[in-house]
Amino acid sequence: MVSVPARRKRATIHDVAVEAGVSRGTVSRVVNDEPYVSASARAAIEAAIEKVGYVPNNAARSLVMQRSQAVGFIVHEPHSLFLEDPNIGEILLGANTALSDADYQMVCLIIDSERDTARVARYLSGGFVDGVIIVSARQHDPITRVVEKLGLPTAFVGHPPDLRDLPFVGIDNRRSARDLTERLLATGRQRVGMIAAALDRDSGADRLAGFTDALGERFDPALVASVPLYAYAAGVEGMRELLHRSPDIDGVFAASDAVAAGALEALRDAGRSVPGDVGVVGFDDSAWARRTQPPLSTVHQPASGLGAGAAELVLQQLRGEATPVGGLLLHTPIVWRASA
Amino acid sequence: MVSVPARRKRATIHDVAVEAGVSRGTVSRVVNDEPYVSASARAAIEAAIEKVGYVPNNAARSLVMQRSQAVGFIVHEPHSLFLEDPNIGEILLGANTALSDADYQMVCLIIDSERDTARVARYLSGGFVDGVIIVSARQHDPITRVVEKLGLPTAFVGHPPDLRDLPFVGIDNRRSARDLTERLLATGRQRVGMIAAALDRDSGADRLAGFTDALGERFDPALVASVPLYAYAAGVEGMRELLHRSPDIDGVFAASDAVAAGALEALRDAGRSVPGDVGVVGFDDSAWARRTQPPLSTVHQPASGLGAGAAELVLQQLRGEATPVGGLLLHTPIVWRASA
DNA sequence: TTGTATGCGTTATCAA
DNA sequence: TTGATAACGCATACAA
Repeated sequence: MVSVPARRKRATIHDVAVEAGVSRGTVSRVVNDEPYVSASARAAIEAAIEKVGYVPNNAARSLVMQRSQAVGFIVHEPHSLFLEDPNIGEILLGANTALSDADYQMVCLIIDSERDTARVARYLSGGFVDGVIIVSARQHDPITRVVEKLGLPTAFVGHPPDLRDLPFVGIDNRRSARDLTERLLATGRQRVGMIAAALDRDSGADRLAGFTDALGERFDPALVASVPLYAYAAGVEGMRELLHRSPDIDGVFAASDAVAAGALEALRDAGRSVPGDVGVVGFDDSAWARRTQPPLSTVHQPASGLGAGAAELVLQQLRGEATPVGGLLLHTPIVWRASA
Repeated sequence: MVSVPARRKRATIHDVAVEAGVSRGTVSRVVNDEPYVSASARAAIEAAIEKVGYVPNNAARSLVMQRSQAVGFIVHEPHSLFLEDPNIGEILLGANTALSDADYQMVCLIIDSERDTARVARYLSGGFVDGVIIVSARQHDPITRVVEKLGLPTAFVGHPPDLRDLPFVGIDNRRSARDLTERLLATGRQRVGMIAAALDRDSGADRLAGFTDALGERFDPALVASVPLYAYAAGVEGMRELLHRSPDIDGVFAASDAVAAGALEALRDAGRSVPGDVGVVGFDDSAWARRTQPPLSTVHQPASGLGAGAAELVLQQLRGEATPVGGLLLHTPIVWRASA
């Protein structure tokens, strides 16, 4: 038993016009809620629209209007993002809400291969979107180059590493890390280390810089373990290494909550109590932070604010307004819980 | 210091044609890799394309071709999905890979409000996509009705509750739940309960049905706690209730891994050991399953296979092939770990 | 092998 | 208030 889908051909403005006995122009005015159309004409046209089942053709509309009323949201490295980054969902939702309020359709495009890169580049170039939001851009990114050459209104979430003068919204990782570390030091810890992660990324490097800022003279490179990813497993490993190198460690700044959760496991395995023997702090205030035992002290990422801010930056350009060069830095409050 | 983006107007085929000294038709042939174009003309045109910076206009192309080479991926209830459902990311990636291989652009659309619903419906109606994948459809969903009326090639991930004869790909929740429960019973547990979740959804109701199937005569309604969501916090609460009602409980089927993780916490708080005092099993084989202590016995969801399967169903229709009525049920192996 | 002409479904500019 | 008519940028059948 099989079924072949019925693809009836779609009614056009022309069909509505003949059905209602008016011209195409008048139908168009009704469809777009424009003034200067008589009540009788409007009624007839609305009935005709209903009768023939007319729905406007966006392709035709955007061809003549030269805009699509859509904004792209590009997600790179989906593996690490979707499966690790606890914030991507909220960033998406924040951006969607802001765009939706301005009556723009957000279309999310995933780049997961070379082929995707090329296809998405074509998609963006082809006029299917009026602007674009890019998360986690990499250096020398082809997509970044495309939107730049096209002059497409763009906003980045996080610094685009090689393009400082494009609009972006982010947080001050360095400053946040410094403040958090200082807070940890203020609890009286003597040997404070860090599990640094993703040092090839801006955020990772900045968090380490903030940590060293806070420690100043007391900074000891032996107390820094570096792991490749913001991941739970990486946190386990990093903490083990730290414990091995400096058994007297009594404080740890983990580069993310996921990393901190892993560190907690390693500490538990090693028989250390938290926060008794060791104080632990994370970063992100993601779902992890409230689920660990004890819950994590951390710094809050305004994830949905990042999405909304990026959307706003794009909308500004779409409205033809000037946008501040450089970036928008959002506030990141410290959330102090029981892990330190 | 502000910057106003430079929006240079885009070159068209016409511009390329005059630059290369040929006709528009020939340029079009080159752009689309068609035969019957001389090497000299091709060379001149390619040079001209480069020089004027031509990129094809998708809106115009899809207007004349009557297709966009794009497939929509609709995400409903993003709050519970993105923030709770550990599978959505993999489903997305699986679908994207399959569509990408067929040279289709996947565009992911989020529905987070009434307004979104209307806008997405317009977007789909307007010819911006040739087909659509829908996850977690709800009863009497406006979007479902729209694609149905449009005759747009569609596939659902999970049953569309009220439309059994539309193509979908899913898993057999009932059978999987039954098999898992039987496996749990086989370990010798005497008082086996369930934390049922999301009973208003197909998956939730089916998992409960499978549980009762397995218990048969031994089913005791007092051993079933119902919670609204597939969430960690719900698991904590559900387990507490179960312990309160039946302190002699020695086995629990939690409706999802997140729920099971919550249950584990409640059991720990109550001083019960797992799997010593109580055997616990989950559902999904999500990231939770490997992170809990002890790791969860559970049933594996072929998440990326679900996405790929749905994409394939849409592609079949796009190719004009007949599609099997009803659904595609994927295999769900049991993964036995240490929690039971 | 190449050029020309027509149409895809809209919006927008005029006259009427 | 309405109706013609010209774009919008491209693909394509047909003519050359």
